[in-house]
Amino acid sequence: MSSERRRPYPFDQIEPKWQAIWDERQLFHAPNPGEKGFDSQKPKFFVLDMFPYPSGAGLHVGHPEGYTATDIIARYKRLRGFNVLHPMGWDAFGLPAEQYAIKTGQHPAITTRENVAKFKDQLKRIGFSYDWQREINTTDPTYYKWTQWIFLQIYNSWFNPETNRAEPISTYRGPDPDSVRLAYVADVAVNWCQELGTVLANEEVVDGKSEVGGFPVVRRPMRQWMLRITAYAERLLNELDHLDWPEGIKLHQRNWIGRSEGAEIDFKVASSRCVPTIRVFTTRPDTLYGGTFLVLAPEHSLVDLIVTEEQWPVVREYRERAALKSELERVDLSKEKTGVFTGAFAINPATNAKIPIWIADYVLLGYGTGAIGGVPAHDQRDLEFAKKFDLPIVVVVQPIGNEPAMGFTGEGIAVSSPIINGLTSAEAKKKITAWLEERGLGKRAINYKLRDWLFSRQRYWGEPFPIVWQAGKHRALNEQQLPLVPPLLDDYKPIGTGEPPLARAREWIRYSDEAVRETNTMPQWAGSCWYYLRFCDPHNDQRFVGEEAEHYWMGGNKPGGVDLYVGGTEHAVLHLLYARFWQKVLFDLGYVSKPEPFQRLVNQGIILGEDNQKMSKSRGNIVNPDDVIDQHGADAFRCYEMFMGPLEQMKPWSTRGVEGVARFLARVWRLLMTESQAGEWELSAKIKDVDATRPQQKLLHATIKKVTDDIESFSFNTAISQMMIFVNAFTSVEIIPLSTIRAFLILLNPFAPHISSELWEKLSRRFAELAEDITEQSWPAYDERLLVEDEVEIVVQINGKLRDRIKMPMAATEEELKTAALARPNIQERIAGKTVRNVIVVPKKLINIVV
RNA sequence: GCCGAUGUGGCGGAAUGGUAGACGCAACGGACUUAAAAUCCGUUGGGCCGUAAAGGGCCCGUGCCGGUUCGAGUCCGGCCAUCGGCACCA
Repeated sequence: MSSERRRPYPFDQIEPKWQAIWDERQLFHAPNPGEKGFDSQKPKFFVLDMFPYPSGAGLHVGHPEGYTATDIIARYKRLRGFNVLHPMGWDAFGLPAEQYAIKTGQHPAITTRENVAKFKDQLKRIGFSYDWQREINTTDPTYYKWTQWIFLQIYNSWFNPETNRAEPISTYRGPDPDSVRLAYVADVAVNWCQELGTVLANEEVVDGKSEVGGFPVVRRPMRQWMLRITAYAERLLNELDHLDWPEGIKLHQRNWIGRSEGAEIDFKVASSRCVPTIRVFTTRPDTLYGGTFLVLAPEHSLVDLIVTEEQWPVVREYRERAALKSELERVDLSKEKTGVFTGAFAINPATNAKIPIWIADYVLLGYGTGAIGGVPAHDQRDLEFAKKFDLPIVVVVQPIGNEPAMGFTGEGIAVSSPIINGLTSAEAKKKITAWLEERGLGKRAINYKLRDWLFSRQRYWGEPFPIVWQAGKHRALNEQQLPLVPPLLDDYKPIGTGEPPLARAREWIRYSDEAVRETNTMPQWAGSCWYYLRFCDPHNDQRFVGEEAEHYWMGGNKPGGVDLYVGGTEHAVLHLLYARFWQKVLFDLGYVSKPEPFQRLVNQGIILGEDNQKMSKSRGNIVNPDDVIDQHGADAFRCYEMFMGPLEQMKPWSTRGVEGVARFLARVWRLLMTESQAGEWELSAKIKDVDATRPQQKLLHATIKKVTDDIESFSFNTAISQMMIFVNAFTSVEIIPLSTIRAFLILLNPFAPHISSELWEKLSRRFAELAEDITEQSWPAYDERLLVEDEVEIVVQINGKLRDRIKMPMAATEEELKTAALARPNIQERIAGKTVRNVIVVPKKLINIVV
């Protein structure tokens, strides 16, 4: 038996052939303005994939789903006469390469290089039309030089609340510029993971365990670099409105930013001279009369000053316990509320009542003012707390329905609140806030859930900070000292004390006799925050992106520069929020022309295994693209990925499904090719340079319309269906008109570029006037007039139920349709003896007789 | 708990408020073949009726219950289920 399985068409030969041709001719290279071959007459289209982390495992079938969609768009837009920027690169800093280095001592750069080569190879096999001249790698010093440079711009600026934008730090007039920089150092309670020897961002902690490895994570105060993303909260929120993103993702970002409007209210501390007031934030100032206690976060700085002598021991003990708790334990909802009394009292500014001040860990230091006014009657948490510790509960909001007022958290009517009695919650909020403002007791305030971005990592394989320390103060390197390259190490392990691995490089650290280098590195997000900009001008060594290139590729009249960005929902908040933040800083400082990076965002759904389960090694249901391509070819792989269903939807892989799509491509092949006695494929004699028949024209134009519309709306599955219908119809035809099949091949090209290129070439050998490559053609147009039918089938319904069909001329009037329908014997019979009450006529569609 | 998405044949999925199930898979039947594979042609939501045979006819059907409408998979209200995300944010 031959080990060579007979192939339905020779994809194994034509696919490598065309990939080599594309490479050689650099067909998909997009020249920049000013470069040779640049055509300024064409509009631009920037279509971007979320670039991958090149892991050792190689590509899985999920990656190429989005990549195929963007490749179809890219090829389609080129055929429609756009200058298309369609690049690919590597987000190559990251933990796996570093952990491999720790295990084997092999430098992560080597691992990275190998993995990148493997990924690139796999991508090339699928036939993507990337402009490989623009390939970038975040771990390349010529790339991260500019990541470090952007960090310096952030470090050297501050957010001016008056202008509502970032400005150079030199415009800051205050005493301590370090306190307002967009990049700053703070002692913060961080998520420390002993096992990984590093701190983690909140987003990297899942259920109190590290996202990578699942190791325990505890809170611990450490000196860290932070980026002041909170300064941009309002703009990050508002400027979402004009982006063409899925509503779900926008909502996700809005929730993450978490704007809430309310008031800050100052409570006088009774009998304390050193602490005049405690400020709390509330979204419900209208419930102030119901405030029967205050709660501070255990770490709140005023706690030390207000605790009474006799309460000190319990307070100290409670705080110690709270500090030891992991985030998981602290946030565990099922547990009961805890807290201790400080011994101190405050005065409720509305009631003038003396109310006790407690500390409890359900109040978070990082949100609002780290202190709350307890209104147990109208807040679930406060109610639990009050019940547990027997604190008074006062109802001050009356629900409008007949719900119980106790524990009612909705909006109602204010009661037992002299100043605002009888007002709705909304009115009451306004009035009480104004009342507080008049007396200097509080003011309107807005709070965000969004926290500043913890930007340092105790790792080796990341961008080193271009910062040195001298006499306890940090300062920036100057631009000429970039890139700052990390030193070679013998041992990549974290030191375990929280000191990063770079601390092992004694020589490297020593910057001068007095100054030492920062040893933290940047998180993996850093490189992906601006890579889309670098793609515009990847080889520029004077600037992170050339002005002209940035203006051209990021241009257009929308706020976002990238015309289409495709990737998974896992980046709904983090990457997409961070990139927007950097873009805005660069925009404010005048380095880029757009306030937003990505105008249109599309999320591809995940591909499940054949068993309808998430693909994973342990389930053994992973599908490797290489195997699929070996068996059925890259074109079949691409088309199947798109044929499975709507792009955004989650859907399971099916081996049978791939076979079906492969059969379709084989039918396309045999439509044009016949196999000779000798087993050679040659162009079919059925193809003739003749005019298409009327029905053939109709089908072709219907197909052009459907495929065009479906590509525009990302409905690739139905575009393929239509092409199948076309091919099915033409398989039984004796003579295939040349012009018809040419147009079809162009439609197919974005989906199945190899087979369509090959067949196009075969046609051009026979018919000399088709000398050019298929990629140089233009997208076919359709003629609406050809789609119009002369006769249509009209559905006849009685009371909305299908009862008959009649053929009628297109031009039939409503009257004619009505008469024809009522004349049908079938219909006559059914309406006999009944009164026709109404006849609804939808021209060209149906007639509904109501009896 | 809150937020979001999704529920259509044996399966993946199609359907501007107007013929539910396009296209593909699977299954079945046929052609070709010594045979198989491949290929080509046909049938295929469920139930029932009818006829010598064929064409045919009727009822039900898009998670469930209501509503709007001449007409609802599609719009509205209320449930249920599955999958994601967030989770003491005052």
